[in-house]
Order: sequence, then structure tokens, then C-alpha cells
Amino acid sequence: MTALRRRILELLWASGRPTGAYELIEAVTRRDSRPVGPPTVYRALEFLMLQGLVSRIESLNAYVPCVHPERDHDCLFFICSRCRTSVELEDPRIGGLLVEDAAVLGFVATRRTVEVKGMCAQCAEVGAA
Amino acid sequence: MTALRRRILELLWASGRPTGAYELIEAVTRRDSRPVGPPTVYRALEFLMLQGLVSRIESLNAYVPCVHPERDHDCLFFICSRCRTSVELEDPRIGGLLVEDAAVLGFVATRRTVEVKGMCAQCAEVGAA
DNA sequence: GAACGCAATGTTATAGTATTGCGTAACCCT
DNA sequence: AGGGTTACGCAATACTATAACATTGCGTTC
Repeated sequence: MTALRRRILELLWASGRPTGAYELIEAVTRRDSRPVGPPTVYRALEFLMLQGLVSRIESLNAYVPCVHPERDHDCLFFICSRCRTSVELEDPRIGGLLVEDAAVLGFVATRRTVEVKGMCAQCAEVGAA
Repeated sequence: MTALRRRILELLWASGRPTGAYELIEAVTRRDSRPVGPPTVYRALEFLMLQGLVSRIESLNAYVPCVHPERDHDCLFFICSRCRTSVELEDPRIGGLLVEDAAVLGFVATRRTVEVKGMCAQCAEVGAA
């Protein structure tokens, strides 16, 4: 864990919502008063994802810190289209079903992406999108 | 359903694997001997997705024809990282669990993305990636 | 049948996301 | 110090998607 990687992880936590790579590039550049190129940030993100500290949300091209970095993660995201926040959940039953379905196909699973879009409780209360 | 939209749907079926928008642009351009711009293809894809004829695979930035266009679809994809094919499955149990989890959060779901990456049976037999 | 409305497509430019390739600096290890 | 490894800097470019505006084609209305 280097300074750059830690910084990016901190920025993700501070952001409070899924954050794009180019937003991170800007943020790091601003904070360090020194230009940071895309590859630098993408490499750091790759590292953080390998460590299980960060997940990529495919349907947003964005990144979020994982809530349970310690545990083997099986992330499941609920993404609010209105306020742009996301909530991570763990539901081992879903992983179980996916494994089961994969077995039927003879498919050897390595990674899964489960993302649900809609409106979070707060936004749903306030009104429609 | 216009000629262009039908053509794109045909190309997707012919391709046999998730296909990127720019691949489609090239294919249509080649076949019609006339340049087709990105917006044209993206609009056709949007239409086809609204009709439930095509799904987007988020983790690949690619598009596939739906196997059950008639039914309300709840697609679940198994994507082989080796041969680049994808298999679509329906497992209503997964949708059920997601609805259940969403309810706990007070989350109102509108769309879900479930994608599993790994190796298909054929590729797994042959050998490692 | 001219004028209009509307949906689809064409056209140009640009925004947004990600990777390749290569060079260099820092670190670790003996 | 030498030599390997890992991370980072940097420039260029590839890939994906959309914005903004113009045009076409066709059916309807008068």
C-alpha cells in the first residue's frame, strides 16, 4: 500500500458515492498540486480491486470502496439513479444460486457482477425521478 | 422495425457473441457500402433494448440478442473470458432474492444486471485461459 | 397537392472511459 | 554497489458514447 493508493482509497471513501476514474484523476491532481495521468489512477484502482478494497460498478463505469474488505466479497449493489449513491449488500444465497446455475452449464465462474438500479428509500420518499 | 434496426439485430444474431457498438458500425458500413455514424447505431440499439430484443452486457460494453424476446426478461449472463461467448439464462429465483433484498432497504428496483464471468464448458475442457 | 407534423436517420463534433508502450525512480535483497 | 522487481511518470492513442443540429421520408390535413 503506497501513498498514491492510499490517497485514492481515501478519496473513494470521502466521495460517498460511485466515483469515475477521471474524477479521481482530477481529485488527486488537485490535492497533490501535480498532474496525475490516467494510467497511474487506473493502475492504483486495479491494485485496490485485486486486494478486495474496491469494486467496480460496471453499469456506471465507476468505483466504490468495499464495505467488508476483510471478508471474501460477493458484492451486490443497489444503485440509486436519482441521488447516485450505491449500497453494497451481501447475500450469500445469490452467490449460491449462481454457482448452481453455472454448474448446470458446466461453467466455471470466476467473477460476478450483480447490480440493481432504481431508487433508494430516501429518494423514493421524496418523489419520482 | 425499420431496415436499419433489423439489420443490426441480424448482425447481432449472426455474430454469435457479445458485440461492441463499433463493431456493428463497421459491419453495417461494410454491408451497406455507406458510412454509418455512431449515433445511428446507438439509437437502433436503444430501440432494440427497449423492445427487449437486445441486452447490453455491462461488463463488456457489448450487446447481445435476447433469447426470449417474447417473455419479460430477467436476463442472467454467463460470459466466457476465453472464447468470448455468452449464454443467457433465466432463473426467477435470483430476481426473487433481489426483490427481497431491495425491500429490506426500501429500495425500488427498476433494472438489474447479473453477469458471471468465467469459462464455458468447452473452454474449461480444453484447458486454462 | 402544398404545408405541416412526426419519427428515423444522417452528420459533425466532442465528451467520457481506458489502455499501450516505454522510460525512470524507488525499493529490496543479497 | 549490483541486479531484479515494483511502482510511477508521461505521451499518445484506442475505445465507447452522446450532444447538437440538419435532413429525409411519409402520412395527414386542409
